[in-house]
Amino acid sequence: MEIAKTYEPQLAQEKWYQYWLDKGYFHSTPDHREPYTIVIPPPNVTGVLHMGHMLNNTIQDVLVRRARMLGKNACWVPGTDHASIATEAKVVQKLKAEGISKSDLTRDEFLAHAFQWKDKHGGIILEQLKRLGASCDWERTHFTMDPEYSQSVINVFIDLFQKGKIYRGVRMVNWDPEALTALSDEEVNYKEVNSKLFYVRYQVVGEADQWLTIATTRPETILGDTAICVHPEDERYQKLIGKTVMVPLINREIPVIADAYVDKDFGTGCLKVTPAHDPNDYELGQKHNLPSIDLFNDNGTLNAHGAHYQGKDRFEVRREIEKELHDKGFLVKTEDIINKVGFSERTNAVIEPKLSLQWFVSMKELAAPALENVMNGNIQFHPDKFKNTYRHWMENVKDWCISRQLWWGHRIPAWYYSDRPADFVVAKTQEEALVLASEKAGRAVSASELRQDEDVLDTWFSSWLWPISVFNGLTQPNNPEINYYYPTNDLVTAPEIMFFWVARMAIAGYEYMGQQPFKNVYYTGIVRDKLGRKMSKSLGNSPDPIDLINQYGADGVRVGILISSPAGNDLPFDSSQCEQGRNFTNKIWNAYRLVSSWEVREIEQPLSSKVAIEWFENRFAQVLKEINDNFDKFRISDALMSTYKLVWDDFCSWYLEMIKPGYQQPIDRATLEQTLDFFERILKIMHPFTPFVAEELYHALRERPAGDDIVIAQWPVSQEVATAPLQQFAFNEKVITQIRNIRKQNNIATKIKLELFIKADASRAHAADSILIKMGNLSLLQYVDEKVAQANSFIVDGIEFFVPFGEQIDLEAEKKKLEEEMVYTQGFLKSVQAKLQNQKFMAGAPDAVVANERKKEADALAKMAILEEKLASL
RNA sequence: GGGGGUUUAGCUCAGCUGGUUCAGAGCAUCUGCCUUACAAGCAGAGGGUCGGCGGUUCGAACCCGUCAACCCCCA
Repeated sequence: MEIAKTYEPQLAQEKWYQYWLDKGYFHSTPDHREPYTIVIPPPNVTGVLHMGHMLNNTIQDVLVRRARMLGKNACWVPGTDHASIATEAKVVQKLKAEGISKSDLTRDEFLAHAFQWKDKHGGIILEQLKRLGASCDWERTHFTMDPEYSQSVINVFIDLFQKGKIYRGVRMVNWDPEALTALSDEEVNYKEVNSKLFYVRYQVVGEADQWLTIATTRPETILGDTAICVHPEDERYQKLIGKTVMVPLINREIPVIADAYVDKDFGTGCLKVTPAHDPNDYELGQKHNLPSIDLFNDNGTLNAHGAHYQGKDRFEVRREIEKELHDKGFLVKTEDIINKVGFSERTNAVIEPKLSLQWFVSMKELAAPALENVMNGNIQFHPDKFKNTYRHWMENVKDWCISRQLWWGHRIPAWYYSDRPADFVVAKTQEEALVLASEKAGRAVSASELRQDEDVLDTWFSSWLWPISVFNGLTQPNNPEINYYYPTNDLVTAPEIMFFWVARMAIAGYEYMGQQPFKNVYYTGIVRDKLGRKMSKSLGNSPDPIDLINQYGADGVRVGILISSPAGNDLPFDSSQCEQGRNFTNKIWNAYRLVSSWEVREIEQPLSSKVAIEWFENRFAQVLKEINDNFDKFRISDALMSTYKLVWDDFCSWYLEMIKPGYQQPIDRATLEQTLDFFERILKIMHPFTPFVAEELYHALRERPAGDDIVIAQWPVSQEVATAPLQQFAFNEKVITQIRNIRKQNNIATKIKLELFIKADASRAHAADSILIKMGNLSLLQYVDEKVAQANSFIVDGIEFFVPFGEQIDLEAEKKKLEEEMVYTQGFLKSVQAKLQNQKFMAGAPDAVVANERKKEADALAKMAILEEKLASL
């Protein structure tokens, strides 16, 4: 049968993925084996696969597939996240395009649209993951708004509330005026922008023509000022402390206060205090008992406190108020300045610090075990440098604002029975709420009086339960699954969500399971383009992963993405890497073509094949150790590179060439069998990285009984490494390279046979010499006592080799080469002898080092003697 | 402003507790080959004052100090 010259991945991919699914190889149920669990970082339900997912999920799949082969009960739980803000924004947009405004809909109508959208677009990303080869247990697919999952979210809210860890309060929050919701601190991105610093003067009350000038980037908030603050030790303003000034334009009288918070050197050293619109000002306001005047409506326009600016947008007001301040003589000057402004991660709107009534989780105590167990190594970070960042955050953890003014999500189970903010109860159902409310109110509260909180919970308030709730560990505590699969083994995620997600899962894990949620956290880097820019939809610089798979094959893309992405390092991605990956799959494919073309005959095994087999057996054992070690240390890229070189260099370039019979010559049975066995082991090691081509060739190699599939095959067992064959081979490799070099320099074709003379005692003859004959394409290999005239020569490990090639030898070139080598060796000897003559070195260095130096000296002297002799003979 | 990190070949990175004249890999580059498994390939080669300066040491890419550049996180 004719076998295609290049590997065509698409057919194999479809065939084997479906086969694996049909056989249920990815499905896991608890049994006697050791579990190995990974929960996927759930992508947004309406998300589309991007390069970040590719990196993340390829790593997970590699880990899972290897664990499965190591005989563990591997379980990779997939699923999606409801992503409240992102999804709601998309649904709002889609409705808008259809001419429907969210405000025209009731909550239930809107949610119906949202679920429709979710059912239509949800899960696309999971289908895409299948193309990548992800070996998830699809029967366990979860969604963070599944009924049972939702139940656990609500239970946790109620539980934390009852423990006093959740409270409702007025706090300064990050307000997104576009999405009309509060955000957590982690959802705000600070960016540097070019702004203006406005110098505005306030008249001091009771003093004619006495002014005080402040500097601000936000003149529109002047209308909400309730004080001016100066540094208590600032001599310039000492006499003003305690006096009052007039707010420009609206002539409201406010006090001048003193606080060390003020930076004397920034602007004029006078700070206007607007407690309602700046977190620091808010703190100052609390400390000094200042009133706070909230100027803004929820959508960022000014309210009644904005006087004649009422109804206008904050940025419009900034422009207009600049003009008015200027016209009325309050604006002293403006300066250009670069400052940092917060933007909403979801809508990119400029965040407005805003006082509002929100729900919070009190974090300090909850965070303690999560911090401790990362620091003491119970939870390991890879790379562990991220521990520092984690510690810094956890030690300064702030309370977590968990309410969002959205509809898509888990609705807060709080029920109000009057207009007073304190008149509420927290309960699972309306019925329970009714009972509790009546109790709390001391009267019979009726159902019609009861009103559920309009807000939903922050998405992360559900994701933080992910490793527990995918096994229903909260709704059915101690069920066999949670007991078996929890704690999970490895979590693969991006460092960006260390606080959003990793830290909070750790917190929830200790709070609800009394145990860590995972043992290892592998942090991937950011996928960047060639120019170092982060890949993003808005830049349009991210290739479509499915296109890449179509072009290079899933295996090729997997290799391409892992080949240079050490943990925690950014991955500068270029599709040429996938090309390298594809070439790799093609390489092994062609190795198969070669091996499958051999005709086996009952003939004697060549000595060279025996030697080659002994070498490769040990080489394989050596590299396998290396690969296992790299995996154990989560050095995935290095594990891949070791695999790559084992396959390409050791197996294909050396081993197969060494045992390859001549053209149309048969092969002996022993060598073929051994080679098939090696091939099989090679495929197993490749399987986590390139599952499709590995399975394809595993079956092409041999007829196999049902159930003998590489996906569940046993990972090769580590064997003892004998060093002698490896050393012998390394020596031969050097000799062969030298012979090839001579061919190249003298333009001698590979097919022309050469003679090789070795100036050494014939007792040095070794079985491995057969390798030299085969790989060097020699007609003669002979040990001699005397040097050979009219020959190219070289030295390997102190032994002289001669390749006669009659008249074509270039005497001058040969002489020059020898002289250069001589100069180098002399320099080397000098440096070694300098060390040996240095008394301090002799006294201070350990014996082994000194002995090594002596050996180097002796070797150099011997080599020089040979060189001298050769030079003399020319 | 606070914290963390990085700086080694053109690119991406290794280099464990300091010890083969100042060092490795993959890719890229150059040269020669369509040698019947693979040109998506084979063979060979070139390329680095290990960010700068100073110190400790018999010996520093590795330890210490300092300067510089870049990156990330937090405020």
